[in-house]
Amino acid sequence: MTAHESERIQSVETAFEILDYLQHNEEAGVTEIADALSVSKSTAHGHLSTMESIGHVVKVDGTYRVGLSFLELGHHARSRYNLYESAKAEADQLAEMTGERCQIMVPEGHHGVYIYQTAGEQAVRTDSHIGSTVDLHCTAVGKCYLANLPEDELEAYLDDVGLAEQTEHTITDREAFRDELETVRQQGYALNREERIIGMRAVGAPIVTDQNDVLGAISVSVPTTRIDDRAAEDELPKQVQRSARVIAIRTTYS
Amino acid sequence: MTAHESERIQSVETAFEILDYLQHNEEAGVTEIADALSVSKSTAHGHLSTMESIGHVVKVDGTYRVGLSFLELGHHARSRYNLYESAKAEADQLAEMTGERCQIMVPEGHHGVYIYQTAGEQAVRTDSHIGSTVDLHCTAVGKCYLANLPEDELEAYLDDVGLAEQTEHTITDREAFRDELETVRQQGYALNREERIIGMRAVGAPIVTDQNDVLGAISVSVPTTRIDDRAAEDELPKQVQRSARVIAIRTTYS
DNA sequence: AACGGCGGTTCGCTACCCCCGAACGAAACG
DNA sequence: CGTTTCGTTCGGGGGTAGCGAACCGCCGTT
Repeated sequence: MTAHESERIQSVETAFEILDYLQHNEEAGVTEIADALSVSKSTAHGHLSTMESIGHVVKVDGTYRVGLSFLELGHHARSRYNLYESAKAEADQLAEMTGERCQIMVPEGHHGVYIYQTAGEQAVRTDSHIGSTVDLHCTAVGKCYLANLPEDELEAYLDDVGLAEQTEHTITDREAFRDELETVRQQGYALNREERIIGMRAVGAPIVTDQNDVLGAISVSVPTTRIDDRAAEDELPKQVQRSARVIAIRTTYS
Repeated sequence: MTAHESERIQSVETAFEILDYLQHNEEAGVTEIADALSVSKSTAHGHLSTMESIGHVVKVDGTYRVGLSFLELGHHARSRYNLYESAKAEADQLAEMTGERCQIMVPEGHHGVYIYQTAGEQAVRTDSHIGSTVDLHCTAVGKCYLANLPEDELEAYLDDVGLAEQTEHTITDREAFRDELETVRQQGYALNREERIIGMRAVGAPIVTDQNDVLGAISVSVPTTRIDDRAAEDELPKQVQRSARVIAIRTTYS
């Protein structure tokens, strides 16, 4: 990782801290933000009015909110991954067929980002949504990605990020994790057995090009109350893998 | 408008200028950005590495891109408008029925922003997409909004923004524009007759609550080659208005 | 394989400007 | 009507953002 700590521009950092605060609090006033970030009121005010003049922050009734301009920025960022356009319809179909929640993930800087998510009829609500970043080691999509990584990059990932325990089922042992990835490679799909959230399982498959590049992964999440082992390890993987292949083909020829 | 020009924080402004540049250029290097924005290489580098460390910018193969983190920010911003959730399905349906392009707009700071857009079978591609900001005076959705504004706010809008000519059909005369808004109020829907783009017409209807607040507007865009005046001024408006009413009801009871 | 050019990164200095604290103005509350 | 609270404005000092130059690594070239 580059970016020596010294080379950071403070005012830019606080600007984004403010946006971050606004994101998690819907709306807020100058004083509230200043207190939360331990800066003076005038500083917070300066940042807010600067961002307001650009249009990235909006003031309604005296309180500030993040502007809709980020919608455009986010969509532009996503449009670079032509995976999105080719995967959307297929994900919808998979969600409808299974009735469950389906998501598309791409890797970005040692994390995974859901670039699409769609819910079938019986899908349960989760904490993840479009734009969410998730750890790679405890999700089906993440393991799909890591399993297809060259050895040295995997090593770098494990050194940098590690295998933080999310639930009692999270694989935290390095050797066990390598074994798990080997299994993923052999099966061609990955399982998540309550490794991130108790009560949630998932089946994911990697989306790979002809040149064996992993563009991302697709997965279906199912609550444990609604899944039996046979379906989880037989039918569902087949469906997910089929979708992944369709997406891969569609992505390369577009 | 508050925010005296003096009260702006430069480094924050350039940070967003860099993001803006990246948005319009997919990817770029330090030197390229520095030249484009007339700042030194080291300055550009400082900004980029700062934003990279936060995760808002990503470096791949030595060139920088906007990060997917903005997807989350954008979606959060949109989720405040519960209009989105309640309007999405209805817009899809309208697009499918008409076969044309359909969009949902909300006002934000003297502009309109498309928070959703969906394309029917025969829909043509346009320059607008989710997150686009558009002028209010030369779009069907915008006129719907302006028509429902109290007089003083409309006055303020006209003073601030004006009626810039986009095509030869744009209404630029202030009196003519007031008349147009009066027509919109009486009909309950608005037309766009190639006022923003030559070759494109649109029909829009306001989404209003019981308390007569205008939450936004919905519209259908149709190329002139495929529309006869009867449909444009009879059937289509009815459909759009129906959708607008459905959305309004769904929004208030959710 | 040595060379030259290009672009990204680092370094040190200086002028500038960002941050702070305090004062002001304006609402909302009792 | 006094009081509190919050947003906004103002001036000064310390820090820092920005610059230019030097450094370095990666190309393609000869």
